Order: sequence, then C-alpha cells, then structure tokens
Amino acid sequence: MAKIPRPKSAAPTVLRSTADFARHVGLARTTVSRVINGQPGLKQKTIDRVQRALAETGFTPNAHALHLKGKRTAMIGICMEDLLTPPAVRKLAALQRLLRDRGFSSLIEVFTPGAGRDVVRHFLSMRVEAVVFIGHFHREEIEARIAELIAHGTPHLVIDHYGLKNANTVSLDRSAGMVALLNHLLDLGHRSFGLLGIARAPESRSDRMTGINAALRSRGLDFDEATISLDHLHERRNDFDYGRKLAGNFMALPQRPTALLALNDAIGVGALRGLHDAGVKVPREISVAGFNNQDFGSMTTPTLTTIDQNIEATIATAAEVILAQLGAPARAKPLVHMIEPALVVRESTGPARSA
Amino acid sequence: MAKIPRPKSAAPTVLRSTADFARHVGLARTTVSRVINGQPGLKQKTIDRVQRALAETGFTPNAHALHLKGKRTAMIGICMEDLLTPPAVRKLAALQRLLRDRGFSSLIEVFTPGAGRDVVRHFLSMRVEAVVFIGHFHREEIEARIAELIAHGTPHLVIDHYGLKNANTVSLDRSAGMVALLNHLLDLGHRSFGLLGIARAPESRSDRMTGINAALRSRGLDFDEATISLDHLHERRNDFDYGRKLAGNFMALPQRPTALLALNDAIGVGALRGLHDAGVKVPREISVAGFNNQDFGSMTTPTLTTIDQNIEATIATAAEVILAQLGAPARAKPLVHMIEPALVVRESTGPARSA
DNA sequence: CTGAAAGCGCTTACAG
DNA sequence: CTGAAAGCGCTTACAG
Repeated sequence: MAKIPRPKSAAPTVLRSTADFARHVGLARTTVSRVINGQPGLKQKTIDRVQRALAETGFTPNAHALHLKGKRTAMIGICMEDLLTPPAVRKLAALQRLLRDRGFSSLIEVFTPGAGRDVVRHFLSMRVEAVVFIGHFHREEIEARIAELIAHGTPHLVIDHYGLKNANTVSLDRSAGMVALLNHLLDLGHRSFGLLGIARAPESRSDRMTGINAALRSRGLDFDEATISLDHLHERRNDFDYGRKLAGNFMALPQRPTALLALNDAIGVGALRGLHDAGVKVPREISVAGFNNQDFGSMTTPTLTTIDQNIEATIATAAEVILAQLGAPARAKPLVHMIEPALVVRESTGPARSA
Repeated sequence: MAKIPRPKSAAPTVLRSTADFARHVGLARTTVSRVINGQPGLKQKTIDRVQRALAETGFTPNAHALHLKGKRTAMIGICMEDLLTPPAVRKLAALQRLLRDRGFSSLIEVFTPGAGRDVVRHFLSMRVEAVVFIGHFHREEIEARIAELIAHGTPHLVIDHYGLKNANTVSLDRSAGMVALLNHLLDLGHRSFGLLGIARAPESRSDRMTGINAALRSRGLDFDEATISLDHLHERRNDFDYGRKLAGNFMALPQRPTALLALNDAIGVGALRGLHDAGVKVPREISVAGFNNQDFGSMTTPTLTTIDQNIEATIATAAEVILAQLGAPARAKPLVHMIEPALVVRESTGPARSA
C-alpha cells in the first residue's frame, strides 16, 4: 500500500501513542501516564501542561492497550433478537442508558438465526464483562450460547425469553397479563374469545395460554369451548396486516366470538382496522384487546385496551441483576425474575353484545 | 480483593490466552497461532487437533491484543441522536446489518447533549475505523466533533442532519418532499395550510420551509398568506399528543386552513385523532398529511397521506460512502448526498372543501 | 520529576 | 514443527 503523505496543515501530526504524545509535550512517557491516571506527587504546572496538550491534540490512549495492561473493558455485550420490534428497542434504549450512567458501554449485535455463535464469540473476544440477550430466540441455540458463557465464566442475562434452562432471566409475567385481561373481559360478560396469533405458539406464547386457561377455569369455563383460533389461515406474522386479515376471518364465522385477544398491539390495531373495513362497530359489536401498550394504541379509533409491559421495572431489574454479577462468584442457581404487567383499559373493550 | 476459588467441575479451567491454550493442546504457541491464522506449511493432523480443541474449549483470542499487533479493529462507531425515534432506529438496524455483512461490527452510543465529546473520545480510544452520526444534533457541538474527527484522520458521515460545515452527509431531500406534498394538495384545490411543528425551526425543518415556499411561489401564492402556524401555543414535542392539541387549536380558528401539514406521522396521526375528537371529518372538511411513512399511518381512520424517506436508499448510500473512505486518502471536499423521497397518497387528503 | 524495564496477549520473522 | 525474541501501546514498580 502506498503511503499517504501527511497533510502539511497547522494541525500537529496525528498522535497515535503515549510515546508520540510525550515527545510532543516534551515530558517522559511515565509522567504523562501519571497525569492521565491522576496519580499523586506531580507538580501542578506539569499537570496543567499535559492537560492542555491533551485538550489541544485530542489524544486518546488506546483502549486496547489499556485493557491488556489489566484495565477492565467496562463493556457489556447486548444481543438483540432484532432492532425492528419497538418494545425490544425501548428496552435496549433504557438499558443502554442505565449502563452508560454506570460507566459501561454497550456492544450491540443482532442475533441472526444460526449466527448466535459468532456473536457470542465476538463478545468474548472483546472480553465483555457480561452478555445480555433481549428478545425471544431459538431455544436450543440460545441455551447452547448460555452454556458457553457459563463455562467461560462470563455473566449473562436474558430479557423476555422465559423458561430457558440454566439461564438468568428477567421476563414479564405474561400469564398474569392474560389473567388480568381475561378477568376484565369476563366481568364485561364475554364468554367466547377469538385468539389472534396467541395459539399454537412458541414458549413466550404458551405463558399466555396458561393465563387464559387459569382465568377461564376460575369462572368454570372450558378453554376449548370458550376460545377459537384461526391462525392456521395465514402465515404467522406480527404486523398490522396479520391482524387485519384475521379479524375479517373471524367476522365471516357463523358463530362469532364477542372479544378478540391479540398477541400484540400491532395485530390488535390491525384487527381494529379490519373490523372497521368490515363495518363492524368496536366495542359495541365486538371487543378487541392488544398487548404491550405501544404508543399508537392510544391514537386509533377506538383506542386500544392493552397490557403494559412495565419496561422501566424490567430494565431496572435487569441492570441490577447484571451489575450484581460482575466480579461476584458465579451463582449455582439461575436467577429468575418476573415483572408484573398492568392492565390498560381503553375504548376497544366494552360489555359483551349478547351477554 | 479475595481470590475466587475456581470451580472444580469437569469443564477445563477457563483459557485466557494463547499460552494457556497452547499448553492445553500440547503444542507451541507459535503453532497454535499459525493454525488460527490459517498459515501454510502445517500438517493436517496438527490443524485438526487445534481446531478440535478450539471448538471444545471455546477459546477466543483476545481482540485487544490482536489489534495491538496491527490487526484492524473492523469497528464502526455509530452515534445516535436517540433510540426512541423509529425512523432513526430503522436506519440504525439497516446500517448495522449492512456493515455486519461486510465484516464490521458496530459500536453504538447515544449522543446525549453535551456528552458528544465523551462519545467521540470513546470511539477514538477504541480506534474505530469511522464514525457515523444518525439524527439531528446541536449544530455547534456536532461540527466541533466532526472537526476533531477530521483532525484525527478518522472518516465520518452524518445521516439526516443536512447542511453541516465540512461534514460528509447523506440526507433526505426534505425540500423535495414538501414540494411533492404541496403540489399534491395544491392540485386538490388547497390554498391555505396549517403547519404543525414545521415552522420556527432548526435546520432540518428549514429545508422543509424552503420546499413549501418554492411550491407555493410556483403557483403564485404568498407564504405568509397561505400558511399559518400555531406552534407557539405548546411546548414543542414530536409526539401524538402535540398533534392532537394543535389540531384542536386550528379548529378553533375563525379562518380554518383546509389542510394540515405535520412535521412527522406521529404529529399527523395525533392531529387525525384531535380532529376526530372534535367531530371534524377528514378529508371531507380538512386534509391532513404526515412525513416519514411510519407503519401506523396505514392503520388510522382515515389512513395518512405522507412522504416516504426511502430508508433503504439512504442506508445503501451511507454504507457505500463510509466504506469508500476507509483506507482512502482524506478528501478535501465534503461529500454531500441527497436522497429522493416519495409521496404516499392515502385517505387523509382530498379535495379542498371550498376550493 | 525522569528513564529503563517488565509484562499484558498476541503475531511474525528467525534460527533451529 | 518448536522455541526464543521482538514489538504493538500502555502502566507500574524501581532506581536514579
């Protein structure tokens, strides 16, 4: 590679090392290092001189060399299921902020299926102090990654994916969320429920099934009789359109449910739209509920009843769990934290039509 | 600090260095290093032995040491205005993905006002190969950061903040977006426009003003007569509620505009909600347009006319610009790229009431 | 206050 | 194939 001639501007040649920098200031490397690290026994004059040069040149000690000398990396690896799910991104934002306030920087990666091993290896090669996973993952793959981390002695935490073997987790109590929602609707006289995206489901959904079941049973209702699912009609997606289409399918049924429960707010809002297009009045003719309490749910017509995830509590707990593990001896038993959700009643739920 | 006793499990003691690992495999450090780096002249048997041990132990060479020895960091610093603006996060997600495909990892930080210096210094201490800013920043602060990066010889790019001195930028042509929107509405007979969050504005907004002005003038209309702004009535925010309140204010006016132009879709959707609450029919009585083409805009009643940001093109260009700068001599002139937006006509705009 | 030295974890010639 | 050595950029005793 041909050498690029240095520009002859007024700006000093870029300083790449403490040696360069010490030469530039006219002091010993040792002295410079002591100033930078705030060690005692230096003349104020020397300190000022170095500080000024530091500000002028913008010299920054090489973090990699610092780490080699034993300085902690103060980095946390955060592995996201994706960056396109708003509630997950809200958690990321909150966690990143909390960690930064505590002096940690976040190394953020997306866990594309099959590439989990690469992501974790990258984190380990960077010697992160802990790894946090946010989202819902392929069970076997993430369990393998967590086993690796444990073997490696690197603390971990999984946010949102409940029920993983040997994993430290912080998750929303989705079962309790469904119980709250069902009780609200049962109190309104509803006895038959259409499930949008909730049935036939991977783990995080089955928590919900547990909740639905429990709520129904406590009122003496049978799950199979009280619920109906049409998820098999479309390829499963988590977006507006999936809800819109499914709502249409429910309306075409001879025996319509009186309430629709959606996996999330996007599907719920899509259902509202589908019902609107079909000329069905919500909540007069049918009630609709979402999950997650995303912001747009308060802007639809009608506004959407939903379950709030309590993201602040989730992330506060997560940060605590992560930070407590740092430098502490590895725990024998995994830590499992549950976060309580909150029911948010809006306009989309009302008394059952023919209760 | 008390030493933590190593667990006596079957798992081998954690291997922290090539020295440890070489001892574990029973080979010389040099040999191990050569296998890891795929150098020629090794017996297949040795290669297999090392590979197997690598897989078994999960040993990862220390990235910091690698870098010290001259390996490039392959890291790009990405500095976000925040992680709560969905279009910005969509750009982050797309950029992170493109960079990862090219073998770069992303170091993501949030640029809290006043802490920009720290963020950039952290990036530099990590020896990132380039720094990308996504969003809209305090002008002087970001210009100072960019000057530092240039002095430092580290490539940079700003996505979305147009018009910065000496900065490489990729930005949406918001002026062209407003022209397209205005022409659409002018063709529908609209002659008076309420501006929601667009006026009295920092740079990125003034691009819009330029576009509005140009479109109006080309039809012989005067800006001051044709537009009205009520932004002074509330503290400026970018959310649904701001739009909802402002829409109410516009309806209370003796001389109502026939169309409302919102800074973004959230404000636009909020306006739809405010109009709905006030019993005003959209678009029969008034038209509403947003900006950004966020997903929820197609779920409201009515659906929202807006401008699409063409995020794919933005990020493809951004990745190209960044990667082209790596290892290339610094350019004398900043690179300025403009991305063309696209008009998305939906239900919220229609013929002017009394055209 | 300065300077020379050791060592963090690696790779890469260099000599066996 | 192995081993000893140098050196990347730093900090931290250690001796002046």
